[in-house]
Amino acid sequence: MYQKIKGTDDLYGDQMKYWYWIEEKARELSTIYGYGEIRTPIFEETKLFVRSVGQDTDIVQKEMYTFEDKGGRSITLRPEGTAPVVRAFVENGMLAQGLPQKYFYIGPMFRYERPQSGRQRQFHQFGAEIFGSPSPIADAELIIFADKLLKELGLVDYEIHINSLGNEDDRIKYKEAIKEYYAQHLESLCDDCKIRYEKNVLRLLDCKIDVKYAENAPKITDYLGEESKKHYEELKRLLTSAGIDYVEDPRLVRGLDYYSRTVFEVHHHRLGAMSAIAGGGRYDGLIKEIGGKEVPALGFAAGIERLILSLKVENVQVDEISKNVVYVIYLGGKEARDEAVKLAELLRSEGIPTGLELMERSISAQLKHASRIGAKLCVIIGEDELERDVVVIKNMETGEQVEFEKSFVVNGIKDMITEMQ
RNA sequence: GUGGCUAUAGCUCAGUUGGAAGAGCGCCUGACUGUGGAUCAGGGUGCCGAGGGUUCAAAUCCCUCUAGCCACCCCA
Repeated sequence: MYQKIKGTDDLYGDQMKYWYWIEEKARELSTIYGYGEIRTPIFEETKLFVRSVGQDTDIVQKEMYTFEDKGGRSITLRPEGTAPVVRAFVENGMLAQGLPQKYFYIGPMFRYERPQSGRQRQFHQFGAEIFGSPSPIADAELIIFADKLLKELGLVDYEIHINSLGNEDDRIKYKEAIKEYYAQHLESLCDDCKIRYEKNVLRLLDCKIDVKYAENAPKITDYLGEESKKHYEELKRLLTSAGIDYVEDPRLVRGLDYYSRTVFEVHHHRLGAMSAIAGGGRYDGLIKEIGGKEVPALGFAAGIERLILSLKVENVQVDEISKNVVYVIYLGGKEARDEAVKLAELLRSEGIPTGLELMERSISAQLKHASRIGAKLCVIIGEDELERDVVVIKNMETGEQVEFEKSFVVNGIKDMITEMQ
């Protein structure tokens, strides 16, 4: 028996309504906020991610799906959406279209990790990027958009964390301060933290073991230069004025290297270990890093699987996908069958989701099936009806049956559907 | 990459000290040759995750692998 690849999922049946719910809301809201869709390939040259996400990040160090193609090129299945969008922006000379530019994407991402609740090797993200604006009003609009999306989906039990990482100079000074502070505790740190001390000092801050040291550690916000500080203060003012609830989290650092100034993460309160449902920030240096002009930019991504987990844990009722509102049943000979095919087509051309019996079962079995798939109405065509030029319509909720003349069937069914809603 | 738990029917699961593969639900058929849901009767639908070992005998014990769940690292 073949098995799907570890950490991947087959999506079908009752699951799909959640995907439709999120994808439709996300597309709709993106359009309202002025984002255009962008679709990039799901794989890229490996170097793109190494360069943008950062050589020393966990994503590059251990989570990339990298392989060599037949031409000997190193290919990587995209672990995140921003780098490809930035690549497209630069490669296609999109800057020429003027600024700002806003794009959204929806699609699969890949990270080679051990699966657990809320974490898979193939997962899906909705993301949004803004190119061109250095202003905190762009940061504010982006966070407002993320919050709006979550609210539109029906979620309430989440918290928006924000922080500022300053510019590059600010971070260098801050890293020194952190290093100095942790140097005095070095011996008593956990093993992981000893590694972090050498490789990625910012990560020391969100260690779950050495929390006591992190609490008294220097705060990045005390090391921000004038410009970064003003930017951060203005962002907070804009968010407050827009009525967005947020929490300042001076220990929020994020796992990708390209962030500068604003970073944010949205956490759901009831998801278990993997509680981040969205995250993002400003990446003013990235476009230049990838070979473009110096264009400030920012963006965020939300994990669709985690949004679905959140919807379920909050018991949000999402729209059902309507299919098989009507089921066409026939019995007897060829004439009834021909009539059934014609009628099903007629109803479908009127936009009514209609199922047709394909198994040639007994009427009893057909009705049972219709009931099982949630049909609201059944059309019954037999010899009797053919002779009298009528069809029988059975209301599956009440069990009532009515007869319609053939010429009136479509309108009759439409009326009944309207009444039932 | 590390650790814990787990893998028997489509689903949820039982299966004793190693001794003839089971239940509930679902599904199919019929009672009702033209009426679903309720009831009754019948039907087991299975490579007991895969491979190897121990044994007269393995779903059961041992080893390896694969996958799932949960957690760590880290993230969506």
